[in-house]
Amino acid sequence: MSEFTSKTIKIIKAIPEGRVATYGQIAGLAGHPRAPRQVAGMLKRYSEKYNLPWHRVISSKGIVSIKDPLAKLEQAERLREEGVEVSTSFEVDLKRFGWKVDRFDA
DNA sequence: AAGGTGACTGTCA
DNA sequence: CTGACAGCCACCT
Repeated sequence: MSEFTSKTIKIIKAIPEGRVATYGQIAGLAGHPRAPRQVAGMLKRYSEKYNLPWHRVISSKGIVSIKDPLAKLEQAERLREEGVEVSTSFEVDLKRFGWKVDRFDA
């Protein structure tokens, strides 16, 4: 597994409860600011294997942008359970619930 | 091994 | 505000 992959996994696991991070943000912290799509792809493939809090990752627009409608619902529900406000249109206020981190300390 | 793909993103109209 | 476009790049087939 590439360093990018392992780093990304660590970072995702480091997302605090009640907070959300964006794909681009994670990619950036992992050292590949231009690979948010890989982050997304990874969640899909490794979220279960590595027990990742995939539900805490959303798009930079602050909306849940997962393809699978069912998982989308689940994600919104999980977030609400952590205290994150998710609107009926799956919007999250990044100003308030965004994960603030300047750089990731591995 | 070569090519396709996506849970993205910033920019422009 | 919405929508279209084009980079982007690791992973899968």
